[in-house]
Amino acid sequence: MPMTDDHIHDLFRRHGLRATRQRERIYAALHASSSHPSADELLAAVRESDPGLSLATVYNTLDVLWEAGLCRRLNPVGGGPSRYDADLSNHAHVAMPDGRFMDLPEDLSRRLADRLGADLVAEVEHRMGIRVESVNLHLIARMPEQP
Amino acid sequence: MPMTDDHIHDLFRRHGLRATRQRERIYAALHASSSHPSADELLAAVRESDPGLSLATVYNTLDVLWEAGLCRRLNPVGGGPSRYDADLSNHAHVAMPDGRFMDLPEDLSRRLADRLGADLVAEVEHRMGIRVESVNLHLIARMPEQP
DNA sequence: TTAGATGCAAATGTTTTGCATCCCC
DNA sequence: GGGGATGCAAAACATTTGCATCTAA
Repeated sequence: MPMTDDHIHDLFRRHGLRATRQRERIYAALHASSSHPSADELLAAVRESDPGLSLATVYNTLDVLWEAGLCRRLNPVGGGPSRYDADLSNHAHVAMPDGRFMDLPEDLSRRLADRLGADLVAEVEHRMGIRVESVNLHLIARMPEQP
Repeated sequence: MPMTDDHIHDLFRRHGLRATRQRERIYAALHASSSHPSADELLAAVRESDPGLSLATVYNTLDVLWEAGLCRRLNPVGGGPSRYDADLSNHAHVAMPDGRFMDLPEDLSRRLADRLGADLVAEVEHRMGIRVESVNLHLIARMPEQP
């Protein structure tokens, strides 16, 4: 489902965020991408239509989106920048050796989630006295052998 | 099971690593800790008996240990330094709001691993054409609400 | 009108690197 | 003895922050 500017504007307002041009374009670029872009990849993408955008604004915006629950933040495995994902569906990620991420296909993610189950998470919360915000499942892909 | 200096020395040699005093003490400190220390926490611990140790050596050593498969690297969730774990048993981690990690109790980790199963991982490998080096399961604990 | 967002530059924090010296094998 | 490891300082990155200016509400 393509997201119009109006959809994004409404989405922000529903979440109590100010809808600025920069934020809308950053979110649109993130939502249109399936490659889990980093902050500076988003900067490059948005600058094509909005050359004045600054990297600090990208970082600030991604933080705001993340805190509002509008995107996920993927923690880098072997160093490098964080990566972001506007796809909030319950899916697992594969961390590639070069630092990028791939989505696990939908049916596999669903089977993983089904097997894990809410009951075990609830038991973790009860026994450890915490609330679990999210369950991050990362499959780390192996570095190919050097020839 | 406490690890003697000789055990550590042998362990390194079996993995093709040069066994220096610094490396042995860094590994001993990591192995003795259950708090998933960061590089500079390890530096402080080892410096008590070895004041000359440098932070660069701690980082280099942790990287060597990680590449040799002798420790795990825990990717920080909300910024901050990476954390390390010499416990290689198959257990999940809980990422706390302050950036530290806790081990999931052994029985819960085992139940999680049992439910996930090797069959699904094998199917992922087959369908995506990758090798899965490890499966990282992080439960993200929620930030407590601000008053 | 005004609280909050932006852009720039500088600061911060983490990790890596260059190089002279040291020390395990 | 020699090649890899160490320690120090400086560099490289990723990210945050201070502040003057702008802008959405």
